[in-house]
Amino acid sequence: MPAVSLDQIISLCKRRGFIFPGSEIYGGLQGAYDFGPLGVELKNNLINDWWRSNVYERDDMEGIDASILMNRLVWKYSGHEETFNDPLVDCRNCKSRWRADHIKDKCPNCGSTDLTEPRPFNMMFKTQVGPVADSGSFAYLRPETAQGIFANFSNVLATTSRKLPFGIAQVGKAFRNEINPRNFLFRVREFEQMEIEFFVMPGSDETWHERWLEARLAWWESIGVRRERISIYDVPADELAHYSKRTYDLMYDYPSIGVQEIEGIANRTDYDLGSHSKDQASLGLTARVNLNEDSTARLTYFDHESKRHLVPYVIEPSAGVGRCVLAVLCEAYDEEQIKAPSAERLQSVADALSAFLKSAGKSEKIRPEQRDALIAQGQSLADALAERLPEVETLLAMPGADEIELGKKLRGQAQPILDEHYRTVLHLRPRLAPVKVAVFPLKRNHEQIVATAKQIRRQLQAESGVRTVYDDSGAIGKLYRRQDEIGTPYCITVDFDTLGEGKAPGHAGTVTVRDRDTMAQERVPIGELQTYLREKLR
RNA sequence: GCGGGCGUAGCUCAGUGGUAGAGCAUCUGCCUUCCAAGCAGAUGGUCGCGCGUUCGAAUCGCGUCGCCCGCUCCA
Repeated sequence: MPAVSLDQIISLCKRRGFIFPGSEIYGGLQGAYDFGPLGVELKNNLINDWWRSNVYERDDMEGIDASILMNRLVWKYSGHEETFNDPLVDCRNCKSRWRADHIKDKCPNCGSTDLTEPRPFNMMFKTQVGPVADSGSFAYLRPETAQGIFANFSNVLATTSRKLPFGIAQVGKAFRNEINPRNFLFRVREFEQMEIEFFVMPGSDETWHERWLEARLAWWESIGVRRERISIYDVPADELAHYSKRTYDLMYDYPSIGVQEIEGIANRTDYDLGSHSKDQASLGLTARVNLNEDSTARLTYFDHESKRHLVPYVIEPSAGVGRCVLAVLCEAYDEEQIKAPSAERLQSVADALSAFLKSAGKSEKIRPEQRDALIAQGQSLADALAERLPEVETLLAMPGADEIELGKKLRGQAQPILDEHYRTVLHLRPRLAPVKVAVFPLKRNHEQIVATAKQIRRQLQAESGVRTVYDDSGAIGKLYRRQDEIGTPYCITVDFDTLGEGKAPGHAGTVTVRDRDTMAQERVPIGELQTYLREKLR
């Protein structure tokens, strides 16, 4: 059973060290999250995969890493100073808040004209540069990494002798002062972008836009995000960003929060390179740019065929790393039944469930439509509790469910049975898994078994470079499940047979390798482990 | 930002004015143990934070921070 609520993912992330709320010891900071020991591995693996697939496996791409702080004029001419700046007004009567440019003198909600003066709200974070804090000494934290690429267009062109079409890729942090960060990694104030600016001949932009759409869809599929969970949103003209002629948003169907953007693929035309150029009138620009009196450069490309300088068009595939991590986790998440719970124990959950539903039916704290949805869901669950036990959590995650006091009791009844009869497993692609291999001793107080297991672990990590961990803090079944939960593809167990002390003398010098997805085991000679795993982990 | 709900041990929760609890997890021993429940012991919380009411506050009031839901906002 795949993830049905974001809470399941959030809980796993916190519990196992993928992602923590930022600054938690001081009560947290809204819209900031920290990646833990496993999270950083997963995130780095994703970024590396993106880089490999977009930079190394193509012939038309270079990479850069630009600074986060840039001259303020970058943001003046990119249009962000103007467009990332929304004047807001509050209605004193009904307490609603609106964008001043979206309403006329009257609150659309209650019709009141008792509005506050418009107050500017800038999405860009400001910081002071240098020791003197006067009005001219500030810079913005970049709201997108893209401008670092545009600003370096001529540098890259001059140092690499690239011909159109070619692209520049970059991964880095960006910052937006979101009014209301929400939904875990989905909307945060500090995030990482994986961006490509792909420069093409004007006129070929539409073809390249389509090609990139296909290329990006293929990448998402290659990291385990099923095609049928992604939809393409052709952004209507009135919703386009100020720099875009056309944009395809790739939308992923997240649990709890529904269909949301995971990547934007925009046709930015000649807007950015043109905006940052001097002598704009002579460049034959098609985009409407602001007059630039500060730039010292023409960001143009000399086309040898037509013998003229031109401003390339730009296709920009831009994905958020956090949203990507989240989507990959949601896709990989699974709860599987290992063995059937006894009728007696199921009955205790069934009783708690029916008490919960009775209480929900009488509750006046929740809205009728929420109550009806809860009861409908609960009843269908009650009819097939044996097969659908994990959905108790789903039920309790529904809007309004936490208003019902008996919910905690229901969870308390279901939890121990779930722990024992189900496993949580992340079916991550092996190359994305934070840990590739775990090594266990079958018995943790047998000196020789422990020593052999530790030796195997050391050797594998040192010689093959794959992330390998050792664990002996529990019975073997518990160790397997612990690794399942973080998506470790292979577990190696050293047992008595390995030492030649078991019932199968022929197995001396071999260990069992257990597959995460099938739970099947295979005996492999210790000396062949490295080759065996290299093959499997590819 | 508004409205509603929530915040007690790493996790799930009990505790409604009188000395902070349980189960699981973790750690240390013991056990020939391949798919989470063996045995014994131990660690761990100024009850989100602050102020107030009270002889006394996890419990009551106010404020604040964070999270969740719905609006709003936002790519």
